[in-house]
Amino acid sequence: MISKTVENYLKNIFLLSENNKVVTTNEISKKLKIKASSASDMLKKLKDKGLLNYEKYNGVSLTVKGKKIATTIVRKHRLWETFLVKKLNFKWDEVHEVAEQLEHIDSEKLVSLLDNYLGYPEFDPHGDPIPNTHGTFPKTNSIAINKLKINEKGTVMGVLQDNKEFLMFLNKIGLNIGSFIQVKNILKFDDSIEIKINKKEYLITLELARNILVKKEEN
Amino acid sequence: MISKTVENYLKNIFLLSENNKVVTTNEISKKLKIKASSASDMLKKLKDKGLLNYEKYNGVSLTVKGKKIATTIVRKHRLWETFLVKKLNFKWDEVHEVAEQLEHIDSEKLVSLLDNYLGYPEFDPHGDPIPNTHGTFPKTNSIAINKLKINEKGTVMGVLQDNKEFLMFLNKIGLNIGSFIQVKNILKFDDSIEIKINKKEYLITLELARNILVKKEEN
DNA sequence: ATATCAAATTAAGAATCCATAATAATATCA
DNA sequence: TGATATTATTATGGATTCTTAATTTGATAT
Repeated sequence: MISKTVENYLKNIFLLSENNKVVTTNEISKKLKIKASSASDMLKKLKDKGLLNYEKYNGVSLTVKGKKIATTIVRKHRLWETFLVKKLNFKWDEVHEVAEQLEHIDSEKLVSLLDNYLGYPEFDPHGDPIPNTHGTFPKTNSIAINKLKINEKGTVMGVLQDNKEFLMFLNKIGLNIGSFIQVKNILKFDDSIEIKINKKEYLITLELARNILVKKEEN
Repeated sequence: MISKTVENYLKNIFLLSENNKVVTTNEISKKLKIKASSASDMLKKLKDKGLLNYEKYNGVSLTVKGKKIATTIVRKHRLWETFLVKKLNFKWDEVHEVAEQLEHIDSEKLVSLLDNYLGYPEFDPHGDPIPNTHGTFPKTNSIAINKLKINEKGTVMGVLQDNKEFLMFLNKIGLNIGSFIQVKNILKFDDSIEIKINKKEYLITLELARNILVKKEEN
């Protein structure tokens, strides 16, 4: 039986490794809010279990086996978030902590009945894609706001972060899934970006922009 | 923060202490499927935390504080079982293991929204009463089958056990919530009981009978 | 009352996962 | 390139919760 702790390591390594890039011990320890030494310790064990590729000082990447487990945790997390928002009327920026717990419930039957109950959703309330039983993610053509050029427009499709502060800020400036936005300016000074939402303009940091996905308007 | 393990000790001590009777170390270790020595160890710690009354060799009972925690776990367990059966279409004898996990999810908001979503049910799919937010159980006038005299009749209101084998046996003999039963005979030889369900007669053990609740037919 | 048996407790230690502190490897930059 | 900063690793140990084995307590029956 695989522990909740191991599941969390795998899930977070998966989330940190966009484009299959190698993930460092430090990144992991920050994400999991533990010391790097603890992470180092665990990485060795996970390697021994065949869950990740790891050579000392060179960071890690998931094996097929590790990625499979990580994907099911992500799937469960996002299905539960969808349930919490769609069925129980949680707000989208309130669900993360609870889903962090629910994602570790171990029952294939539960997950598949839940998926069915929700109508096999492809995206969670944050716009993040939900992998299916086989671990396959739905296709998207979204890009992060910081990839847009000045004057380009798009529709907000999702976010890459579950962080509460982040989500509350988006709420505050009226930026939701489906919002229509336009990049008005990009400040070289600090890489921040001016965007227009509902006729109002806001300045957001690169860090924020990197975490908001839009479907670019073709024209 | 209170651990899942502690929650399980408290819940099971609560379930073992009908009529506030004292619970023994052995009973606890059997219920939790651990060695008596482990239980003994833990009981000392729970006493120190003010969760139960415990004098060596004299068994335990929950303090008010311990009972409060136990009740919220029972509440969560039964609400989740109700959800699984009513919303996700689990069978009533399939929900126990999953509910054992779900009961430890820590979020008051989740529990109260779930309760609301289910329409504030008073009984779970096994007929067990669900305590409200304040820990109060709904009133019932049910009694166990072994308390009935020969020829007395009743309607099955619930069971006192979540054990899978037990529930599957009940299913097999067609005994469900709402079934109408009559005690035909009580064998002094081994305390077993002959009951009639749907025109058929079955012999059940005292142990079984003790765990099936009926509302006695007044006549 | 004492022998005997069952129940409960204690002591020692294993597994898991975290931390602190010391050390080693790698990266950076003048 | 060599000094220094950053990042990663190892060694050691603590908390939690379990086990086994030895011991103590309590209950029962003659």
